Amino acid sequence: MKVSKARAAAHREALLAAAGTLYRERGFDAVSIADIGAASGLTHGALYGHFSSKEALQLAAVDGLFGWTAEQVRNAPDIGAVIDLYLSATHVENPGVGCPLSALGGDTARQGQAVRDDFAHGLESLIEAYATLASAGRGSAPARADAICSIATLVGAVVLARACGNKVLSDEVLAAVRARLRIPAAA
Amino acid sequence: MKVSKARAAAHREALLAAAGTLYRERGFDAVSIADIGAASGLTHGALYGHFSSKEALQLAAVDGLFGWTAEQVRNAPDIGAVIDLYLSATHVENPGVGCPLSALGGDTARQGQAVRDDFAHGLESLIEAYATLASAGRGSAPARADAICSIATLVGAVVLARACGNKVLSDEVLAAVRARLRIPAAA
DNA sequence: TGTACATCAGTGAACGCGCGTTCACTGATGTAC
DNA sequence: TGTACATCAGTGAACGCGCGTTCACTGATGTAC
Repeated sequence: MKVSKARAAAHREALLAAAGTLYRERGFDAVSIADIGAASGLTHGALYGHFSSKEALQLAAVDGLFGWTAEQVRNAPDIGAVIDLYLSATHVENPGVGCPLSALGGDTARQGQAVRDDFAHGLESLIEAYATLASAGRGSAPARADAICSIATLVGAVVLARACGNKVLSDEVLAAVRARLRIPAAA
Repeated sequence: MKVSKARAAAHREALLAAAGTLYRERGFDAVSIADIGAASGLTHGALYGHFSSKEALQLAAVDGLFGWTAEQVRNAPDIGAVIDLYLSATHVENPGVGCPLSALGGDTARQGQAVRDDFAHGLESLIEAYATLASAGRGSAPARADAICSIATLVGAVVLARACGNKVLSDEVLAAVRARLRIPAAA
């Protein structure tokens, strides 16, 4: 049956949000049209009223997703808070609402150019936001290279910690990286 | 038709090798039984003579795969060679024959305990091999924590570089991490 | 060493299933009067 | 403001397809004599 325009618009947003969460939780390949519809309280058919195909929905869901992490960094009080949150158990255990770079980095390498372009734009924004926040306390020339290395370390640590079947080793990885990044100038 | 025992054993090894390469190239979900059979010069039915199910084949293919990178590190002349090879364009562009931690780290987080256990064992071996090689030149107490941070940075860098739709940014990430890791004591 | 035959690695058709997509239908919405 | 009806967001059955798995069959292998 027909629904109000406001409800229809809300359904569209719900589909995009559900897709973003399910992709981060399960990866791009393991999420079906029916899964996304069900998570939004709709049937699979409804989806084709909003998007022309599964690929179109994926592109729309991904658009901006990779830039979301940069926004979180821009709104953070200081770089230490970013590091602690990123390496927290909450983040490691809840990929669906966490950083899409670590949740979908591996999957994105196998996607088409449009998805990978969005990833690149998101990464660029994140580097800038991270460098700005990290050099807030002190003047720093190689802030960009520092930010890139720190982000690579954070993403790698979370990928390893999530993949690790051994909780002790997983926690050791997070702790070692946390100690390193919170004292950047230590020899 | 029946084939000799030697050929049958070679077929089994071919299936495992093809699975390992295809998984690293496409991820676990995007590889079918027929793909693995075809890559080994067999039909899909042949596979069930060697393995009881797709999952059994995957477990056998993964077994030891995550430990392979540690062997490569143990056989390397020095840690600089490891870093350069890991961050090379050849490695970034050929995940099928490269490090499974960066190629399958994201996918492994969504797998069962058996696959994640193998990942953890492989990571543990890699940390030990890396720490041993890295501290060869100089005596070093926090070698293990250093190794963990370096590995996380390497894995993160390759995941980001592969996902990145922008080659300039991708190369910048690799160069920044290379410069950092090759001068570990720089302030 | 040759021959006869049981073994079994591999083939390919067939199965049930879930996928992405289509479309006739439903009925609440929202507009024209 | 009330009523009549055209619109269209969402439903769910149906489709063709590729998946993992099974199994009757094939024919080279390798053993018993």
